Amino acid sequence: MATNQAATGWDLLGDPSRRAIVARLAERPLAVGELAAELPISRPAVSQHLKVLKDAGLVVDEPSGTRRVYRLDPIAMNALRDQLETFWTRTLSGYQHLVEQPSEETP
Amino acid sequence: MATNQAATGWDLLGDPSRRAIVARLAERPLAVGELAAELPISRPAVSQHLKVLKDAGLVVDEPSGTRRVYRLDPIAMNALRDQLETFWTRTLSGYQHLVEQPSEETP
DNA sequence: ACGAACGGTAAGTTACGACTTACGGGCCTG
DNA sequence: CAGGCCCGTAAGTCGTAACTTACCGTTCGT
Repeated sequence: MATNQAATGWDLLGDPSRRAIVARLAERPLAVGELAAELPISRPAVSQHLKVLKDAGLVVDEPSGTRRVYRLDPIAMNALRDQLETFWTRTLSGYQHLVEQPSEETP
Repeated sequence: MATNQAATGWDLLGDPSRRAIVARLAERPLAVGELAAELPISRPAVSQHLKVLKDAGLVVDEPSGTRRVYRLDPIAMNALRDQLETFWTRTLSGYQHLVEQPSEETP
């Protein structure tokens, strides 16, 4: 189980710092220190966020000398997107029939 | 400003109880007590969540006798959906070019 | 008009996540 | 091999969101 989906996706992206990290990694792979340099939080904080994302399978890391380069996992990203999309499709399909009806009861 | 977007959408739907409320309201308009009956939280808790959703403009309330019926606002829902979608389009467009490239290092 | 149903709000508690500092362990370079 | 980056983890602090109980106003029924 590479993608341990203990967190509900909303929890993963609910944190602004985590969204910022994902956004940075979307542009290009980065090392922990590089990420921390671009963000208003300390390096250990970045490490902790990366751990969460890694446990969720959203990112993969690869040692490069003394550094550790993180990059997004496209498959996991799409999976997460689908997961959140499911909520919307379910919800919107639910209230679709309510939008149609103005205020008419047709028994 | 009906739709005060102080919360980032992620904050709004980040809470499971709030998502449950939205899901219920998507099926049909409900009163506070009815919502509380279907959820594992107390009625005041539901009221507080509804206040958050109302401040965000996601729901509208209408007094009906001694009760108060809440329903989703379609426009605000679509707006919120677009807001979250923006994150994805920006992110995915960002890492699109990374997916294409195999593993090319150009020092 | 009295009482009960219904719901909003205040006050207070609690759990948890995000962040910090401190420390220790690999991995290159001189 | 000694020293310096780079990073992960432990330990601890702190803020805050999500609850609860308690109370009060409003509305309908009899």
